[in-house]
Amino acid sequence: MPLSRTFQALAEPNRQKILDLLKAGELSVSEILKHFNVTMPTLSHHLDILKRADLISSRREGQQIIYSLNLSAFEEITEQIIKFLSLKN
Amino acid sequence: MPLSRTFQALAEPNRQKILDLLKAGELSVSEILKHFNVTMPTLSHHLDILKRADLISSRREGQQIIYSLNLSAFEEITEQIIKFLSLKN
DNA sequence: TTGATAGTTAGATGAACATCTAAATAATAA
DNA sequence: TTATTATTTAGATGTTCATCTAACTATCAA
Repeated sequence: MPLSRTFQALAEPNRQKILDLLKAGELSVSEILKHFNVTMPTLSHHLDILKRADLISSRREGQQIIYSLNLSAFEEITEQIIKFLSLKN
Repeated sequence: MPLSRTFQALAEPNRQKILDLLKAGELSVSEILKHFNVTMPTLSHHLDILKRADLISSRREGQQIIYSLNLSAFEEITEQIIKFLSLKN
């Protein structure tokens, strides 16, 4: 997973907010949607980008799809970013 | 300085490489240019974006303009990113 | 099955972005 | 003052991106 895709995923304010929401616990799309002023397709698109960046994951539960932080990947990504930002080599 | 601007600046591979080069020490535009396959105006544009994100700074030295990492801002930004990525509140 | 609910996918549109060439600015050298 | 060198700014172009509406898919309930 290239670092640029991670940064790009993190660069959009709505997506930052999605991550913040999911830090508190998993949520369905409709539940997430309540916190935004975009249509569901737009939200779905943002979720897709976060998923492709491996930051979140999803599972179906009946009619709903539940999104949650991808915790293990999150740690790895944090490591990678810290390493990139560090001045030493 | 919004976090989104930082992430956006970091999202472009050429800009990541510029930062990596500058970690080793300050460089003029022409020196930086040697490491890339873009024209000077394009490089100038990337430098501008990094500068607006407060990641680097520049000073004139004769005919040349010397770019360097903005170390203090760099630390602050690293802090901010780590805080954003942290799960606790 | 048929209808309702929850989401995604497709296609269109305007804005932002990376890139280029050409022109402008700034500093030095002749 | 006139070239030359170093860099930025302006303007154009193709691509990526965020957003929308409309259409599709999947699950559940009647």
